[in-house]
Amino acid sequence: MPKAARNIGLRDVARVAGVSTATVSRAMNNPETVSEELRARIASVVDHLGWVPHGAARALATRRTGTIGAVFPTLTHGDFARAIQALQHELSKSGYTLLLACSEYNPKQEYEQVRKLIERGVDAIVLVGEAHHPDVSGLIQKNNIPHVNTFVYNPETHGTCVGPDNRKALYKLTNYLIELGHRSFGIVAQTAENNDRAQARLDGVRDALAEKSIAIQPRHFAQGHWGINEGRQLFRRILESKPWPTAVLCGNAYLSVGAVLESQAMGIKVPEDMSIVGYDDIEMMSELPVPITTVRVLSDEVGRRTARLLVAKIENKPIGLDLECDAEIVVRKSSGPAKA
Amino acid sequence: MPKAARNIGLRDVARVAGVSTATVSRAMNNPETVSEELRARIASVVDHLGWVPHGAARALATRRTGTIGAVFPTLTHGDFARAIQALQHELSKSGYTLLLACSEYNPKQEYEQVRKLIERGVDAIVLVGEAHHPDVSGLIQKNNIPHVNTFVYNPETHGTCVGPDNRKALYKLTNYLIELGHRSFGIVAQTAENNDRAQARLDGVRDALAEKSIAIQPRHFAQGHWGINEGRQLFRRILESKPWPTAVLCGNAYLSVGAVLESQAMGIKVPEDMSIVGYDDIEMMSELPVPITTVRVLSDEVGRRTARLLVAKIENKPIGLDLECDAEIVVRKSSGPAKA
DNA sequence: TGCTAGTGTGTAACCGGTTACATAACGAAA
DNA sequence: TTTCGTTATGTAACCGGTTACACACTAGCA
Repeated sequence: MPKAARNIGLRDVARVAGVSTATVSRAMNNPETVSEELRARIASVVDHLGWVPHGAARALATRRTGTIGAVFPTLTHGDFARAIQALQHELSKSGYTLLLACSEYNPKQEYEQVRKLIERGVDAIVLVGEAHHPDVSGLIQKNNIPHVNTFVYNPETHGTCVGPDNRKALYKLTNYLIELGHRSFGIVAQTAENNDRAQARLDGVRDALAEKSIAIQPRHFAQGHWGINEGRQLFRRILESKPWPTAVLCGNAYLSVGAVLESQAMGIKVPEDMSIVGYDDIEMMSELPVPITTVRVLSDEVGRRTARLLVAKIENKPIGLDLECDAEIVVRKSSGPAKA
Repeated sequence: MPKAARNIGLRDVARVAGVSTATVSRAMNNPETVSEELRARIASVVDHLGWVPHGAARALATRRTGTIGAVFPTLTHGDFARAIQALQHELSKSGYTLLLACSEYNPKQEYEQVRKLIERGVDAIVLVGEAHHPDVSGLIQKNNIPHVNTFVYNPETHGTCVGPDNRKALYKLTNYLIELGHRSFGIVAQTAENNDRAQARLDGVRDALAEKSIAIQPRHFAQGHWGINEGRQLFRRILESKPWPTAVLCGNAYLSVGAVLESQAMGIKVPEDMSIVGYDDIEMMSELPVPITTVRVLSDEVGRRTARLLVAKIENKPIGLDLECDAEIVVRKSSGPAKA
């Protein structure tokens, strides 16, 4: 077997074009510093030789890889998927590529993934939420890597997070239900373990209820994973014994879809007998026979702003950007006045 | 401002441990070639200094980055998301990280993304489907990069694709409906432009129908993007004039959900008056009041096998793996005998 | 005792770009 | 004409690992 031919490199381009390697490099990265004529000559040689710059070599020399690492809990949640897609799209506009990893809602795994990403030399890191493995922040700090926590907004940590204020959103949504006359609430929640966003939403509900001195019956509080089927089961568990709550708050889009489907299966009239509301807005929610009232967060906007914030941080530019994303209540048919 | 301290590198580790750089490198990558004693000493120094190997330097020297590039049409499709998650998970077991990009169903964009990934030095590439921009295969070939086309299986290109045989799957599904007595069919399809999988599914349907000399009325064929709402509209268009088909085949999970929801809104009895079937199996389909008959492809299995195939290719190992993924018909309530 | 084979370690030349610094060329100002 | 400033280009030393090859040492054998 003949020895594999050495790949063509910048030196070959330089040789063929009859210039130095520095000039070729400059022609590629700072075209304005190279004379028109050489630039054209070099471009044609590059084209002719089909030279593709070697990323690792460039990364070694510049100490920047042009990659951004992201660790998301899951990709199968439509909102994360949309945010990642927007993030990737926006980053690629600035020449960055996304290195993606999944924590599967496991802090230990998140830590490992972050570690790996740092080894890969990412220029910045994106995480979800503010609650992480205790060593994560040390690792990021020690390596001095810009990072952003997404899907949360916390005025106290301004500049490091992009997303909605989860607590505020559910505080508003709960008050909306209170104004409709509801006094007895059920909650179908995502487990708040390792999930500060889910926790913040619960806090929002509790704060709003506490202000009116409304308490939630323990049997009206169900917590679990997420998914449509999970939503059905948790909803059913809440309705095991009467009296039923007049309004059920779901901590997640899929849970609310499950709750509504189950309510239909049980023959409950929504919203006449019971109001059901969700969080997040996936297409499903507006297409069901009973469209679901929810809090709409534009996930792609979260992704886009995250990208811009990251790029600003990497390039040390000022952040001219609102980091708190809107969380707007979208009223649909699934909510209405409390049954008299 | 003091000049930034040089990062600690392998040379520092070597100096502190009192050995050569080669020995440190070997201790990390081929522990068995280094004496027990040195190995331990080096390990403790590495730990003490908190040294993290520099990925780009290693990549430059080994000519392998340990990254795999993937270009998917979208992430918001649940099946792609699941496959990507499984792919990532499986790859990380073998020490690889996923570089992710999105083509948004645009061949030009796919080509650009592939280009970028190659610049980043990915060790292998994953694409969806076999229909790509004309320059893509040249680019991949020229750079001699292992690649896999996913979500397709084609015996003629065995070894380069992992997924279900789309044509066969819909051929089977159509025959199932024919056996139920259906002779008049409607199709709600995803546009086949730039989407060979959608095309293959259509071919499967047509082949099955042709064998029984069944023709599809042009007005019973509707094609569009995908999504629940799109499904509703396409379905409604098919039913604009009577006589209606007795069975409607949908090219995609979301389209079928839309079709079923719209049929309910229109008061059509499914499956008594009409059968509706889909493709792919997202949670929604089994949770609707009328669960939808469909073809189940285990997307995570597609992702996992893709990962194994890639690793085998990169490391030049034999492929002990079935590359054709099952596409099993899951019969649910939305399909039944044709109305007499 | 001399020779060989085998093991463990060190030396230094890579990998393929970038960029600080030196140099050359040229026009303008003195 | 000399001198200075400006701009365009070249030279070569990096970046931080890996690894071919050389070398030293030990054990085994004739």
